[in-house]
Amino acid sequence: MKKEKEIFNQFLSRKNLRATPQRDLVLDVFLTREDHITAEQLYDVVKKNDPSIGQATIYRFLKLMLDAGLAREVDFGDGVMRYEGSYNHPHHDHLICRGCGKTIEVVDSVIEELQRRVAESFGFELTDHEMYLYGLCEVCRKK
Amino acid sequence: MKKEKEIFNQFLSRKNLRATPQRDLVLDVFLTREDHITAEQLYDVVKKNDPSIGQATIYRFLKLMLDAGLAREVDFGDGVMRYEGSYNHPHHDHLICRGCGKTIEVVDSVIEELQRRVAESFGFELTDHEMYLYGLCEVCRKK
DNA sequence: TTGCTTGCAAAGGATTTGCAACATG
DNA sequence: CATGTTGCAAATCCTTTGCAAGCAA
Repeated sequence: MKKEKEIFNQFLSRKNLRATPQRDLVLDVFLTREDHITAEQLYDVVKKNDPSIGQATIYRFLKLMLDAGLAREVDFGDGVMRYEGSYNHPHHDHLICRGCGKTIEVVDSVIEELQRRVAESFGFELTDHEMYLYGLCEVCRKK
Repeated sequence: MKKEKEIFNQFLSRKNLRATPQRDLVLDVFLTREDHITAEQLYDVVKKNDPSIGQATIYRFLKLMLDAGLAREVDFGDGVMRYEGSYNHPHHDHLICRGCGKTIEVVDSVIEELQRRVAESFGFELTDHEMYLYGLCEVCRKK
């Protein structure tokens, strides 16, 4: 069994929550995705396996995943929240093409260090950050 | 007259739009604010001067300001959009306290340069970016 | 059995839009 | 006067929540 499923089930029992076929199914679908996904996209895929599932179950599941530390929110500012798995998937930022929407995960340790320093220079202790780089990818630049 | 008002009026006539007392009033109020403001906050202040004004007018005004290049959107991820004047107010990022919500404008030219390089290393031409640094300010850290 | 879960539909909060009356250029 | 503009309320969009019925432990 996938490690994420173990962790999720441990999380459930630790919190006195229940393992249900719906949660199991949604988690399975969620884990097949490599990149971020919206609640609606997740719902659409899950529905193919279980047409009786409700959207609310998806939203509630995603909250649990955040709570369990197995997912992260990604906000591209288009009014829809996206979710990405965080198990074995360390922090990173996103590079997004304004032309086609393609996204690339990026990390730059120097930037991260400088962010901490900037925060400290104002007396802040940095807890986290969000950084979205928008641009035009190679393909879209030529259009 | 404030330079922003000139620019805004030029923008209106160039687009065949009309100068109205409502737009004038909302702009006046907007310009008194130094930092970012939500549509609702702007609405509340404007209402004190003209109780008959509608929320829609505020939202429509803000769109015009973006269009005119006189305002920018700031998204702290709490579900409400904020707006800040952009005339004589160059690009910057935000440092936000998770404790009290205080925000500080920051810029770091080295980070900016590295962002461009990261994008380029993936074949992207960087057009813009968003960076939000979250942390605990000096005061909140002691609580 | 107890209490968490589910699907449904209604409710929420922020923002947008249709419309008829009104004002600007 | 032709077109924009306004306030209002209704409509949207995404997400959350109340509830009665259904399950897991």
